[in-house]
Formats: sequence, C-alpha cells, structure tokens
Amino acid sequence: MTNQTALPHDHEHCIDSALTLARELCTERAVKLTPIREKVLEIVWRSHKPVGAYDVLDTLARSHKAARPPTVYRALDFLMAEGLIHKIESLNAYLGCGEAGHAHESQFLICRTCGTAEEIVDGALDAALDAATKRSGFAVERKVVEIAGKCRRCQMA
Amino acid sequence: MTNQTALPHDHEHCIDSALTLARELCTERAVKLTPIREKVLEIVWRSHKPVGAYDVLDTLARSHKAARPPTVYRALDFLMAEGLIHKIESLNAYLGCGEAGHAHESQFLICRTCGTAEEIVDGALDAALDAATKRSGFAVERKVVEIAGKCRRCQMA
DNA sequence: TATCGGTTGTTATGTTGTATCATCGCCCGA
DNA sequence: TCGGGCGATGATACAACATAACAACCGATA
Ligand SMILES: [Zn+2]
Ligand SMILES: [Zn+2]
Ligand SMILES: [Zn+2]
Ligand SMILES: [Zn+2]
Repeated sequence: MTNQTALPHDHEHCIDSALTLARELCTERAVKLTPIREKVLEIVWRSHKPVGAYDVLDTLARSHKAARPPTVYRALDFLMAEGLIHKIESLNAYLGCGEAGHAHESQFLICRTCGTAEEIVDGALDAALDAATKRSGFAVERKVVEIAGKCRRCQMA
Repeated sequence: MTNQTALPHDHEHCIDSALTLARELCTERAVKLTPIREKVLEIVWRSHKPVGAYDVLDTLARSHKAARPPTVYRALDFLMAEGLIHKIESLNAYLGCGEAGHAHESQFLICRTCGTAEEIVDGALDAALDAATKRSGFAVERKVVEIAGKCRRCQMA
C-alpha cells in the first residue's frame, strides 16, 4: 500500500486504519501510545501533505491547551522511533507512514504544486543505494531519498 | 573527482582549485562572483564538513563587519543556483561541489562520527531513481539523496 | 507505602531562514 | 554628462524550526 495521494479516496478510512494499526503495534511492542501521541499521529495523518511541527501544535492546542513545542516534538520523536511517521528533511515536515509495521526503506515523491507527498518503496532503487554505499565502504544508518517535482495529476492540469 | 574526505591531502589546493574554477565558470556565464560570494564559497570549501549558514556568517563577519544573515543566505543562494555548492537538507548545512561545471546528479555520504560528507556521482543509482519516478509518472525537478552512517575511516577506528 | 521510571508541564532559549525597504554602484541610453 | 534602471548590498525586524533544563505528575512494583 502506498499513500493514495493522487486519487480521491476515503481519507477517514486511511486515518482510522493508521490509528488502529498504530495501537496494535504499540501494544505488541509494549510501548505507550498515549492520548497526546495518538492525537499527534491523527493530526499528521489528516493530511497527505507533510505537516510542520508548528502546524501540528496549532491543531493540537485546540484540544489540549497545555501543548507547547516540546509536547509536539516529543510525540513526533516517539512516532518516528516507532516507525509510524517519517520526517521529510527537505521540508522540515512530517508524514504518516504507509508501511508501518513492515521493515522498509522508503523514498518520497513531493509535489511542489499541490504539496502532497507519496511514500514509495522501491526495492531496486534501495538495492542501488546499497550497492553505491558498499562500493565506498560506507556503513549505512539512515537513507534520505526525497524527490521534488510535479506529480502526475498536477502535470495534467 | 570526488571529495578526498577520507584521505589526508593538500586541502589548500582543493580550495584554490574550487575558487579558480568558480571564477572561470562565472566569467563564462556572465554572472558576478562578487567578493562576498567568493569569500562565502571559500569559507564553505575550507571544511570538508557541511557548514551551517550561521557558522559561515561568523567567519565572514571577521573580514566583513556588515555581514548579516541575509548577506550569507543571498550568497549561498547564488552559489547553489550556479551549482558551486550543495545544501545538505538533513543537516541544514552547505558543502562545496566537487563536480562544478559538469551537469550531474549527486548523492551524499555523511559520516555521523567525523562529520565529513562525501559527494558521489553514481550513474546506476541515478538511473534507478529515474526509473522509480517514471513508473509513478512523476516529473522530477530535484533529487535529494543523503545517506548517513559511518565512513570507512571511522569504522576502522 | 516508598520509590522508580516514563510522561507531561513549563519556561526559556537556541538555531535556521525570510520579508521588507533603503542604499549603493555600475552600465547604458538619451 | 546626466539620469534611469537594475543587480547587489545594508539594515532592521521577524518568522519558522527545534531543544535545554528542571519541575510535577502518575502508574507500576517492590
Ligand atoms: Zn514508511
Ligand atoms: Zn500534485
Ligand atoms: Zn555537485
Ligand atoms: Zn567518519
């Protein structure tokens, strides 16, 4: 499954699925998906566009007056550590992970026109990355692959 | 040529070469490598580690008291537009380009131990990127490929 | 019940990047 | 030679992104 960014779809269903899966995974792992963390995950998932931490904060603050930057960053850090969201480095923004629960290396296609980002998981591409780093004798810890441009939909219009 | 980050070398020579090439390219292109821009390029090149804009500012201010954040960001923007430096998105930092003057798509190997970053140009990897995006019908404008980990040298130690 | 560790509250600050408008200096055309 | 246009720089302020440090809370468990 990849984010259905280019097609109309029942996004409430996306969100529900993501939250349900997150609850299951956190239970399995014996880590706590607290109300704040769950709410932040929901806020991130409400958009298929990567969302900035301060936008999350604005939304969170509507239901949680005590929310401050650390509140949000702690929740985001937890969700990243659990593989439930990703940070898009080139945007300083965060996106729900469409592959939570599976080990995966993903790449992102970021549309500069409509702002959506699609997470793709391309094995051949990842293999090419590994080959390149192996050649340099480099021990990989984290891969950031973010491709900006124009999505198919925006090219049409 | 790639950055010789892993090996001792005459780094003054690196810097001189980069500056000389930059002057030639800017002359060819009829754009102005002003004293500020050239100084910023030199500051970036003085390190094989990506350097933050405010670090550049601190250094620049030693010889140019009027320097302010916009001074530096304008110079960095110019140098990026001319392909003389790259921004490392995952570090919010800047690195001299080892392939200036050649059209190229590059990737970065960033060592978390020693802080150096190496620019590599891997055609097979880039082709895999293009294949992946083509499959999605995505029109690429910019590719960010940044791999963090441990360089060969730091693995030994 | 005492304590321990993880979560959250709270305040402040650090870091990175832009907006806006004024000024300067050079080139070129009248 | 004058003066307009334009790109570059000066200068001030602010926006956006992120973390430090310590206090308070709260549930689990010994
Ligand atoms: Zn993912
Ligand atoms: Zn689009
Ligand atoms: Zn380059
Ligand atoms: Zn290293």
